[in-house]
Amino acid sequence: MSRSRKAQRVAPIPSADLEQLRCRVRALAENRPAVYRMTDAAGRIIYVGKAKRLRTRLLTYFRAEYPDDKAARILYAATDIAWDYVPSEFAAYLGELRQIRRHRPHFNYRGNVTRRSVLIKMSGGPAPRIYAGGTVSRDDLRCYGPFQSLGRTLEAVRTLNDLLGIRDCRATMPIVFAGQGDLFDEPRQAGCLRHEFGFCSGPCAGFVTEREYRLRVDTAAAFLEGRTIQPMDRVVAAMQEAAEAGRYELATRWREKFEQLEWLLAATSRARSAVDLLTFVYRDPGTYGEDQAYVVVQGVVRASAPYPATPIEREAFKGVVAGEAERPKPAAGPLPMDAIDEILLLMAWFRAHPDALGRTTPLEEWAAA
DNA sequence: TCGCGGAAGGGTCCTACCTT
DNA sequence: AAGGTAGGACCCTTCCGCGA
Repeated sequence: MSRSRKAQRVAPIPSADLEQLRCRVRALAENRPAVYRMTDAAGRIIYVGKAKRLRTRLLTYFRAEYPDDKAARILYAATDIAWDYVPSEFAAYLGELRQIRRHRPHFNYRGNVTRRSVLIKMSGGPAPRIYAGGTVSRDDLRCYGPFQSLGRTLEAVRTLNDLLGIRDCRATMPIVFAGQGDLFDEPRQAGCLRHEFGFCSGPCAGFVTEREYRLRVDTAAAFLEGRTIQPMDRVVAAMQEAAEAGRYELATRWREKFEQLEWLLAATSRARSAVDLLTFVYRDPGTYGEDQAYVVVQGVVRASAPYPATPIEREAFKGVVAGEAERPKPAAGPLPMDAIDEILLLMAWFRAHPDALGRTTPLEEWAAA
């Protein structure tokens, strides 16, 4: 793909003396992995980025054209660039993620786009929705996954919602539960046809009590957490009933629903195992020889230190690992909301670098050494 | 030999548009 | 309405020619 070079437009005056900034980068930035930050005149961090080769990366900012290139737009808003060298590309990924999470910089609105995954999310609010998607929003209370196939996940979630009568309308749909006193005596009409077909319990039109709807959502959560297979039992019963009545076409449709739920049950179980498997000590080779040790527990980096070289360092690090190994494991449930980004990052890293798995050691092995 | 600048490549996401 | 797809945008990384 070729990127068109558009005609130079009149640019506003940048916040900083770009030539001076460029000279400083030239003079100081080395071609090593790093996490860099751009700050504005008020000292706010407006962008956090990572680079495998910092010098090369930063110099590209000064060649970008304003306003077409985002790099130039960031640079024009910035008054300073600061950076921390890190031992490796992995450390740069992790450092970038954590700094973005901490500072929420304006120009990082798209976050880090290197990860692709599908999650099943449960929204908050009086009538939660369950839906699939790639990003976590502010309104989401729980998350499950990650899953590989968006299409399959969407299909399975729809079946689960249909079976349990969970709404799949827009988030802003006004909710009126049964038993909530209102001024209207006339029967209400549900906002969509799913209620007519028996696929939605109708929390938009007072057809279900808040408690009853909550029970349905709790059942869905229990299914996604592997604590119940109740929705599948209902499908099996319906399938048998249809078959006994000689309605084979209907039985086939129930069979498809069964297979979707079966897949979802297996996929959530696989996803939980995949997160659990990301529990080890990872020895990350430094670009210039200084290896780093990361204590990873269920996809989250809990501690890191230069890879211990002396017996004293080993003993100290062993203590850290033992401390993590002894921590009680959280019960199987949704993904920890504050760590989803990091779990996805680690999954993507070890998927893209299978050789890195060869440099991992179980926590117990370290603790027992 | 090294650093620089320019350009292309790679992988991913978003959006508009088209088809079913 | 849902699903598929093409094109564009984004964020780097890599390659290549050139000059000091």
